[in-house]
Amino acid sequence: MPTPHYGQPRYRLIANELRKRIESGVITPGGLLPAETALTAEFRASRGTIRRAIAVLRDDGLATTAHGRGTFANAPSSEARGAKPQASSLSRREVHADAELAALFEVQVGVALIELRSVTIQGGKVETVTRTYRLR
Amino acid sequence: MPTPHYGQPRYRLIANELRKRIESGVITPGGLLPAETALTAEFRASRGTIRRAIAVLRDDGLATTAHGRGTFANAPSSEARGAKPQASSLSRREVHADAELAALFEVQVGVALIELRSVTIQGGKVETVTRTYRLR
DNA sequence: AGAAATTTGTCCGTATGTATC
DNA sequence: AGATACATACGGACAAATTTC
Repeated sequence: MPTPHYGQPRYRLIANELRKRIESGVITPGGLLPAETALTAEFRASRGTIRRAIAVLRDDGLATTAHGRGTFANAPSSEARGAKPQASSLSRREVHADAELAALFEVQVGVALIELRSVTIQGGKVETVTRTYRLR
Repeated sequence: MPTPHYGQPRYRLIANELRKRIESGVITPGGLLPAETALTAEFRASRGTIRRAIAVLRDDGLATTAHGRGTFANAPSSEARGAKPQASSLSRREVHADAELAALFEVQVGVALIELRSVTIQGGKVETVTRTYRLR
C-alpha cells in the first residue's frame, strides 16, 4: 500500500476501532490490548502506524502503556469527562533556600523561607505536587 | 548510527535545544523554525526524529505547526492559565524526585519528573516562586 | 540465578500524499 | 505549474524493560 490517506488517516481509523473495543467493554478496564505486533497483523499496518493509533488513545486517557509490559485499557471514568482534580491538604513549613531560590529572592543560600505545599489527586493517584516559596 | 539512546533520547535532546532558542529569543515569537529538512541537516537526525522533537514543543505549547507553511514559535508568555497575579514567566524542565516527591508519586527516588516553575513579581522584587511537579 | 522470549521505545531511510507559497 | 514544507506510511534494526522458563 502506498500512502493514500483521503479522509481520515489510517492511524486514526485504527484508533477509533480500538476505542470502540474499550468503550464497549470488549477490552475490559485494566485489561491488556493486543501486542503491537499482533495489531500489525490484524490491521495490516506497520508498527509505526499502530503505535501512533495507540498514542491517540493515550492522549485521550483511554489507555496506559508500560515499557516491556503492554498497553492497558483504562476505565472510562469520570475524570475523562472534565471532572476537576481533587485538591487537598495545604500544608505549610519552613525550608532553607537552595541556590536557585536564593538567587531569585536575592538572599543568601540557606536563608529560611516559607513553603506552602499542595497536592492534587486524580483517581486516587497523586497528579501534581506544588511548592510555593516566599520570604518570611 | 544504530540507536544508542543512553540517558535521554535524541528527540528529547533536540527538543531541549530548540526550546532554548525559543525561550532565549533566538527564534522570536511568531517566528518560523527552520524547516524539518534543514533541521535534519543541522542535527544529523532523521526527519522522524526531528518531527518527534517538534511534537514535544507543540505539546508544551511552545510552537504551532501549519501544514505546508512551517512551525512557528509561540510567545512563551502565560496563556490560558487562569490569569494569576503579575508577570510570571513559566518555564519547564526535568528534575529528579527527592524523597518526598518519590513517596507522593509512589516512584523511586531519582525518577525523572516534570517541573513547571513560575515566578511572580511585585514591584520589581520576586514575591513567590512556585514549582509544580508532575509525572512524565 | 540466569537465559530466552516478549513487548514497548528509539531511530533510520525511503516513498508518497497534501497544503501552501 | 513548480518548488517548498508538513503529513502519513512502510520496513528494518537495535535498545531497554518485563515476563517466562
